[in-house]
Amino acid sequence: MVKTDKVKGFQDFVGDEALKRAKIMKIIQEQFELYGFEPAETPTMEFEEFVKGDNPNDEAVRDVFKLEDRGGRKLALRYEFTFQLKRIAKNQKLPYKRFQIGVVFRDEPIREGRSRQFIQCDVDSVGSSIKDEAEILAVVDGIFKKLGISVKVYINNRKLINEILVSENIAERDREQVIRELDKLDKLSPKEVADTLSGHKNLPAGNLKKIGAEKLVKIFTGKEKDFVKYNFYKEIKELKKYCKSYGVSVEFRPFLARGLSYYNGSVFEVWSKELKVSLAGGGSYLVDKVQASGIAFGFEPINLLAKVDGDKTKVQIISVGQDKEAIELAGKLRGAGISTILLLDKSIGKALDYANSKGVAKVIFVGAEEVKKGKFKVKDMKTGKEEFLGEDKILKI
RNA sequence: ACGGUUGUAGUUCAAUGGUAGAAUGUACGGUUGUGGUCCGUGAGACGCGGGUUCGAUUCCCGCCUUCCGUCCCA
Repeated sequence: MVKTDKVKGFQDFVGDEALKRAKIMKIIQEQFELYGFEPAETPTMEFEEFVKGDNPNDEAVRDVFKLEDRGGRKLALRYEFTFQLKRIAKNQKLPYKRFQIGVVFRDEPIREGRSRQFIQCDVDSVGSSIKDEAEILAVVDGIFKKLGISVKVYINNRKLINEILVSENIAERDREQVIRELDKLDKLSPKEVADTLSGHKNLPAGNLKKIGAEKLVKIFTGKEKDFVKYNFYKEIKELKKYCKSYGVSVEFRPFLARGLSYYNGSVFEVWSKELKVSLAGGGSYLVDKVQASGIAFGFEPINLLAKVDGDKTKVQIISVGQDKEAIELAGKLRGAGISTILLLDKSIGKALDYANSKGVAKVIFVGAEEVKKGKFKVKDMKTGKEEFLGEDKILKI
């Protein structure tokens, strides 16, 4: 027997589950298009070097899924979409607003809501300003609203963080690690973070004494009004102002950093109020020296939280020995945009059973009686009611 | 990646050192113009490889897979 096992961390989706997923993807895609973002498709496989990017020392690079082809080329599966923007954003009229929904791969440990192949949704604007960032937050906030997921949108700014670190005399080579630790304030207590920071093994300059660490943590967990004195708070102010115009409520979270080192301005994170996890994250960064901003969200946690049902087929036609007429009627319904299942070979009992299992709302009988009358018997599968309807009425089902 | 854990029909579960039962789903029939009820019949499984044994689905080892932790996370 041929082995049909799944590879670790890969899954099949069928039936109702697949319908729900397709529906969610449709909602997301339509929302992106409403805001004028255009779709893009890129290869799932790239050269390993390209996938790893400019920061090959980044710890996360070890999660890249590696492959080799017959020509001995070192390849890897994409683990996100942003790095491919470098290629596709060339020669595009700015701002280049694109979205992408597709599978990405990470060779990492799996756990609930996390596999090695998963769908990610990315929306980016290349050639952007803070005003565009507000629009990106609006498009994403709208998606969560449409999916019935209640979220909290947090914002911060990397320039502001940096300004504070400079004013606190944190050596440049220590800043990245310090930022990474501060980012953990969403899960750890201020004391835990301060303890980790003082005497951290990854701080080359090592000048962060206990007092300094505690002071730093205190600053970053402070009230918003205490940040007004910093120059780059103005960017927070502007982003908030435009978010308000777009009708998006955001909250300033000074220690929010997002792990990625390439962010150079605003950073954002969307939190699930229900699960207390990050659902989406993004910020502003450079694509070949052009300012860009974007946000990405994983499909799987959203699928867990979304309160939507997949679209069922609306109508099922049963041919009772009148295949030609049944096919014609199905053609008309489909032409009118009504999704239709056509069953030519099943007995009526089996066909109704089939309609039940597929959740079809209405069943239309096409038999000798109907053909003679020029009207078709339409059965409502919920109520069991039947009535004869002409074609014009049927097309308005 | 590490530590533990799991693996029997599509799915959920049994039993057993002498090659396996059910429920549900599925196919067909009772019911070639009426379903979500019932009845009957059929198909359908011991993750893979090695070892111990007269004989292994059962015991042992390795791999794979499952789930839970830890590390890491763009």
